[in-house]
Order: sequence, then structure tokens, then C-alpha cells
Amino acid sequence: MTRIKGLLYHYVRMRINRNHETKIHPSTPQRKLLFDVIQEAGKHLDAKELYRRASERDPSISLATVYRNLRLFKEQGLVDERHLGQARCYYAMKQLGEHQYLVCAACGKVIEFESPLIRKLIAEVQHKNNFFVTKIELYLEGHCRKCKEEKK
Amino acid sequence: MTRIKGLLYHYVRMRINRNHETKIHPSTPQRKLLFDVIQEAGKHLDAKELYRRASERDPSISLATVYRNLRLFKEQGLVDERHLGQARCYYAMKQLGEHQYLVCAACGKVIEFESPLIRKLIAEVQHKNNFFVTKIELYLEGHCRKCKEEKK
DNA sequence: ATAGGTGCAAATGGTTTGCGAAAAC
DNA sequence: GTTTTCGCAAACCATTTGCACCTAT
Repeated sequence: MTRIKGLLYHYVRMRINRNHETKIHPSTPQRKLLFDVIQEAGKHLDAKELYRRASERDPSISLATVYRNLRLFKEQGLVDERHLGQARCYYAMKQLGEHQYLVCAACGKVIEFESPLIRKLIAEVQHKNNFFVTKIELYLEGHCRKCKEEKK
Repeated sequence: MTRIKGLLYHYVRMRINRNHETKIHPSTPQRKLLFDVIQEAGKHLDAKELYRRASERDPSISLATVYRNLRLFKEQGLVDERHLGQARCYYAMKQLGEHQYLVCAACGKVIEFESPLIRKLIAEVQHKNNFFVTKIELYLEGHCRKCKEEKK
């Protein structure tokens, strides 16, 4: 019963957002804070880390609010979501193909990189499969120089 | 207390596996069944789907066994794990770069593809960052022809 | 006053773990 | 007989949701 009511509420809210093409709504202090933190970080943040950083400035903010706003930001295309290792991470939206990751399986170091080959690849895949690509996640894992040498 | 004991047990088991370079152990019927199902499927399976298919042949198999063996297979390099959308999926190990995915955000269709550009990209990244790449995940999302047209 | 947002606490759902029994070596 | 694996139930943990209150229109 309450279940139904909740679902309905959220469904209706989403429809409203869709139909009215709602613009960005940093109407609340919490929402603004969260978005600021994401932008300032620049790099990938998971929900917990975002919550931690936001809590420093507003100790009363709740984790539920973090998740709700992340979902909203995603829907509005303000942030993008990536799976990095096992965690979901978020970062402020940039151009298609700008956030690609190289992770050392041994020491955990994360290197962000970009390559013109990525654009070529997108073009090729779009053409061959008659697909319009809107998102790309490229994740490479391996061993950095240091860990490679230490392995011996 | 019980917690400590459990962790210790698993820690010791892992150390033993590491040190002795344990070979494949499809010693139990359940393990063999699970591996067979993965191989026969060929494509990506998540844990639930693997459990469902395995249950058809051995209705008494448990989900815990599925997860435990998936972990084991992963450790031994028999299967690889990917994040496809929100789910973790598994497939029998092939060559580096052979499993890349293109997913339609609207209808959910999954296309598996490969491109020589992927090898080029690996080579480039390895060289530029002095990294030894052991794993690559490439995930593209967008709209397939049908959904692209229906959008209008 | 009404819609949308929040904090809190509880629910959810995928994955992991403790444990006693069974199987493998 | 010792070690490994299993099934079951309980625990875990990231995420989501119901609800009552609040806050801006």
C-alpha cells in the first residue's frame, strides 16, 4: 500500500520533470553544495566521498539527499556516472570521451588519459553498427612501472 | 569473535591458493556445472542468471555456491568480470580485448563487437604511460537505429 | 496552501560470511 | 582423518524509499 503510493509519487515526479523539460534547480542550499563539491573535485568521487566532503561544510546533510541529488544530476545530464573498480563514481560532465581511466591492479593508482584513437573508435563503431553513441567508458587495468618491477 | 575466525579462515585459504599456485579444481559437481554453464552460454551472464540456469540441472544448488565459485574462477583467471549497465556479469576468459559492448539505452539491446583499434589503443596507452595492461573494458552506450528513429 | 526538498529510519537487493553437515582427498 | 566445499540462514553494505516536517513559492 505505502509501497504503491511511493512509487506513484516518484513516477509522477519523473513525468513532470520530463514533460516540462525542467531546468537545473539548484534551488536548495544542499543541492548547490553538492554540485559545487563535485565541480571543485574535478575528479571522480563516489557517493560516500561526496557525502564526506559535503558534510564538512554542512554537517546536517544526509546521505539520502546525496543519492537523490546524484540521481537528479544524472537525469539532467549535469554529472556522469562511471563504474571504477567496484564503486560507482561521479564527475562533472565534460565532452564525450574525456574521462578514461588506467588503474594499477597492485597499488591502486588511477591515471586519467585521453587518446584521439577513442574518437576514431566511436566513429567506427557508430558507422558499422548504425548506432548513435552517447556515452563511452573505457577502463584499463594492469601494472604500473613501479609495481611491475617490484613483482620480481 | 566468530567474525575473526571466519576472516582468518578465508585469509589462510587465499594464502595457500596463492603460494601453491593451485590449479583448476573442478572437483565438485556443482563447480563443474557452473563452469559448464558459463562456457556454454558464451555470452555475459550475471550471478542470478547463472544461478537460474544451473538450478535447472541441479535444483539443490545454492546461490552462495554460485558466488563462491565465481570468485574462485576469477582468482584463477578462468572467467572475467564486467560491469554491464548496473550488473556484474561474467564470461569465460578469452583473449585480451575480445569482449567489448555496445548497449542501447532505450531498448537494452547488447551488441558485442571488436575492433583492431582496440589493440592500437592498448599499445599506445602502454607505451605512453609505461604500464603493462592486463585487462580492458570498453563500454559504449547510445541508441540503436530503431530507437533512434522512434524517438521522433 | 501547495509543490518540491530534506533528514531520519526502515526497507531493499545483491553479495558475503559463519556454521554444521557432507564430500573429496 | 583432515581439508575443502556445500546449503542454509544471517549479516553486510550501498542504495532507495516512506514518511513527517519544512521551506520556498
